[in-house]
Amino acid sequence: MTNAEIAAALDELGVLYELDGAVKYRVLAYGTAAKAIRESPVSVAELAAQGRATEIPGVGKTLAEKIDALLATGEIPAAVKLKAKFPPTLIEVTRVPGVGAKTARRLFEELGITSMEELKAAAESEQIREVKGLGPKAEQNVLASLERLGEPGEGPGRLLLSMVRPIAEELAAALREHPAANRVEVAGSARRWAETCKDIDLIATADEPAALAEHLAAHPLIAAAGTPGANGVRAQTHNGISVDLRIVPPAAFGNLLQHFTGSKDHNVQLREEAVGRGLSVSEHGITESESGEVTLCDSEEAVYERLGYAYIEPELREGRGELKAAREGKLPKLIELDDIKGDLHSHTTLSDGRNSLEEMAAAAIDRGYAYFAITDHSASHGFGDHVTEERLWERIEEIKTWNVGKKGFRLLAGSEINIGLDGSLDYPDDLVAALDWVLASVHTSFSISAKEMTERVLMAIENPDVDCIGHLTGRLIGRREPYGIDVEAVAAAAARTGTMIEINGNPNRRDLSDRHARLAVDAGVRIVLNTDAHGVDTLDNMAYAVATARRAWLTKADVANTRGWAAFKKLLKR
DNA sequence: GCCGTTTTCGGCCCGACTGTTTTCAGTCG
Repeated sequence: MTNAEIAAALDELGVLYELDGAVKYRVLAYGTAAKAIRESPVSVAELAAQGRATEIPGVGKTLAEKIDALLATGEIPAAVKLKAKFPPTLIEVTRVPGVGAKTARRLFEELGITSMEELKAAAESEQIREVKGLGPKAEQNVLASLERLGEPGEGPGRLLLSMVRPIAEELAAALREHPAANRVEVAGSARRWAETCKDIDLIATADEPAALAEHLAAHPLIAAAGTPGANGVRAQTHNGISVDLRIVPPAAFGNLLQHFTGSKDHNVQLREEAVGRGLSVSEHGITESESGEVTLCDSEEAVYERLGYAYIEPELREGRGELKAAREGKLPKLIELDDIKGDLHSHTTLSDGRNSLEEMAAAAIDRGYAYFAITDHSASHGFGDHVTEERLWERIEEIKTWNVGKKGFRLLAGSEINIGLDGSLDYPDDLVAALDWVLASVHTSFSISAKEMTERVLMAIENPDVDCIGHLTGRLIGRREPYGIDVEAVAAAAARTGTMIEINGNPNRRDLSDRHARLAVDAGVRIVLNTDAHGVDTLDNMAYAVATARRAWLTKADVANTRGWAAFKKLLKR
């Protein structure tokens, strides 16, 4: 059973308890535990089998027992009991925006509504207004919500960061240029370099706030906007991204930026700890509970300092232990884009890339890299763009020739070699050994069992000529789930053999994920940050690899390709 | 139902908005 399935079962049980009128903190406990399980980098089913489920934050004795029952029988007794009391279709009614569990229960008890269809019928026939506390407006809202849920596509879905960030940056730049603007920052998940974003949050101070809000509403990227005012404006881009501009007095800029950068988990933990020290934190300032004295902060640094923390980089603000580390002065010095000395995963027109070897090498030199690996796909890649043995031998010679007379930059002859179903590589050993850099990746047969996939990759890791494993879990964010693989076992073997694992910077992949990367480094694995560029235009994806590494708490030392060529070469296992 | 630099019991973030209310509950971010 996957983490997602376990999490869904606990989420469902939480809703059932809420329908049943449980105290809200109990309901909350199910939600937080489900979130932690969904985001766990290791298999919770395996953890539970070892009796270690309570190691997950938010899972105590009771929830561990329920997870055990779920894994053993496929269901949780408490959920079975409650489903006899409330029809299962009532659960989706609670997910209609604006409805919630309290309202759903009253609609069920007083009108007998058990499903979305019955909810719609009741709203249309003006029955909902008969329930005390609900009125005509509630009926309109229900119908509007149902209509929006029915629309395919866009909806409230989350968008890939690479779709959102450029738009956020362009809008922020346009606002900064306006004469009324004082300070403008992108906040929210885009600022934290999260994998996906729900919307764009912009924070500003301005001499004439209303004029700045109007400027955003009139921007060519904006399709529709609410009424611009002194507090800002809500708008939508042509491709359906919500944009929220908030304008505040300069004295509270730090409080607001901190608040709207989030994450929610980070802020909840921050405020809980503050309460313990007699302080109340909100976007409007920090209030001392006793005296009522309010501190406004014009910078985020001041917010964290007032609360007793070292400054926390946005990428770390996910509620994963950063507050404790900041209080104890144990935050890592995060890796930066400028630390990167080379890129070790790229494609050319020899396989499925868009630019030639010469063009890719020139672009790498432009970036100030000291080395750059060409790693076209291997012999069994298929799609008509595979590289035969003969062609790769020629490529090795081409690169040798290219390197003659070059100072301070080295082009590496590499390959992204397919890992076969049995863990073997699809080139003969002498050819693999002749390469400067061997990246091994899985590109076929994703649906084998986790055990088989793990053994397959472990076999490649044990190969003395494999330097690095590419995009370990094969995920495509929002499109393809990672395939089942025991990342802990892979990391242990990689650490033991000196095999590196990449963080692939393609914004669709970001694989290793931040959580897996942190797990791998804790296990002693050396990480490589790569772009997997298929053209000179995607060499910029190194920013996403670096961002993922930062979200994994990685330092310059944790990443192999922050070293110059001589030092990097010493880290190779061959 | 979870959890511990005030706690193994008694707490558990903060504020805005909405719609329905005569002071607030529910929902959301």
